[in-house]
Amino acid sequence: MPRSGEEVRQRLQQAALELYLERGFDQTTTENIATRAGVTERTFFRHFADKREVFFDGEAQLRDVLTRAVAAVPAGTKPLPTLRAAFHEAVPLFEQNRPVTEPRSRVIATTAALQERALAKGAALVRALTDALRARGVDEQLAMLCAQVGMDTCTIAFRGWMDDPSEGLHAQLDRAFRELRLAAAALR
Amino acid sequence: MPRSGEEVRQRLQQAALELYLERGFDQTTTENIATRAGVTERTFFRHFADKREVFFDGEAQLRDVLTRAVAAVPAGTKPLPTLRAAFHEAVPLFEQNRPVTEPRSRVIATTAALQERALAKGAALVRALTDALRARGVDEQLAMLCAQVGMDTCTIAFRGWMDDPSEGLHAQLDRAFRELRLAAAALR
DNA sequence: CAGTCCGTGTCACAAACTGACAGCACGTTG
DNA sequence: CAACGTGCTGTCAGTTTGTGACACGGACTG
Repeated sequence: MPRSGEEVRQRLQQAALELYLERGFDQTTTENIATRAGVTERTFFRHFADKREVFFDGEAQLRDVLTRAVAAVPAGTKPLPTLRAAFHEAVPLFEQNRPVTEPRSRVIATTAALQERALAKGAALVRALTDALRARGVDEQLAMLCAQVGMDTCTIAFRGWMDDPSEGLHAQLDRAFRELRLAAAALR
Repeated sequence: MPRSGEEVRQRLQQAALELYLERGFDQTTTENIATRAGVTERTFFRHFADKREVFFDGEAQLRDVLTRAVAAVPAGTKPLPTLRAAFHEAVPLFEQNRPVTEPRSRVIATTAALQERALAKGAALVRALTDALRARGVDEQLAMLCAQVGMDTCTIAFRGWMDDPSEGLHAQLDRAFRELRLAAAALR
């Protein structure tokens, strides 16, 4: 698949990451990125819809892995256990991407515009998980709630793992879902 | 014509809402809004940081009501029941704002840029709720998880109430939190 | 070899912001 | 009363983001 344009695309992503790390997102122009990648500013916008999008390219892959993992869970499993299993399935992907994800997260943490886009990407993932649950026969309202809540729980686990990788992501996931179960049991 | 400032601010909000409804967010320029409000484009940016922010001004009030409501819940109440009570406390505010919120939501639903900002505002609210819970002695990780999950549950209830107000927001809240409890009980 | 995509460069341009400075109404102070 | 500071606005010039239109050149296809 990789036409000659795929190389340019990767160079643009690399250049953007470098520049955002060096001088920050706001101090980097799209022209800076294009120049470092050896292309024109116009070409940058042919590959990425805007200055933020260049930072969120792996999301599609994660979405595919997660939705496939949801579909692979044995039928009859309840929504939240299904999601927990799916997230465990995606752990290798997270671990493998960590060297890229870690500096990326640092940049995002200091840039409001990137935080917004990250939230939007998370919302898209929640929509995909909602659809995956509905395909398993889960009621729409329940699917929305569980997809959102499951995603939050995974995010909490992920953040804990980023701060301190020693426990491992699997353990963080189990801990977060256990906390969720206990917290929700206090309702009623 | 140096108006009091606050009046100009409200005229700008009104003009923005009207124009976004008439021709859509993307087809409306900041100059359009300023002109309809009887001021200069520069003045628009003195009151609002960007074109989206003019749409999200009530968020601060909701945040104050919710954090105060959390603080007012009897000590010893667990995090999620605390939040559920706080959301019930805010129902009158939601009901009172509904005539404004409803057309606003329609615009947001059709505009990606506004959805992003809405997510960011929701995240800010979650941070405020997290702090409010921590002030009650809740562990940080647990506070983050509950604030996020509680917010999601409230959002689901809110959406259901927007689609069909006949049941009332109180009932939608109770139903959503009941679903959350049942879904989480299936874990382990 | 001719045709046709596809990615890119170039140019022109609208729209979203920002910084600097000046003016005008207002209340305060001497 | 007059001088003065303060807060809001207008004006102007400028940067940056993002888009549309068109032409060039290489790669693939028939």
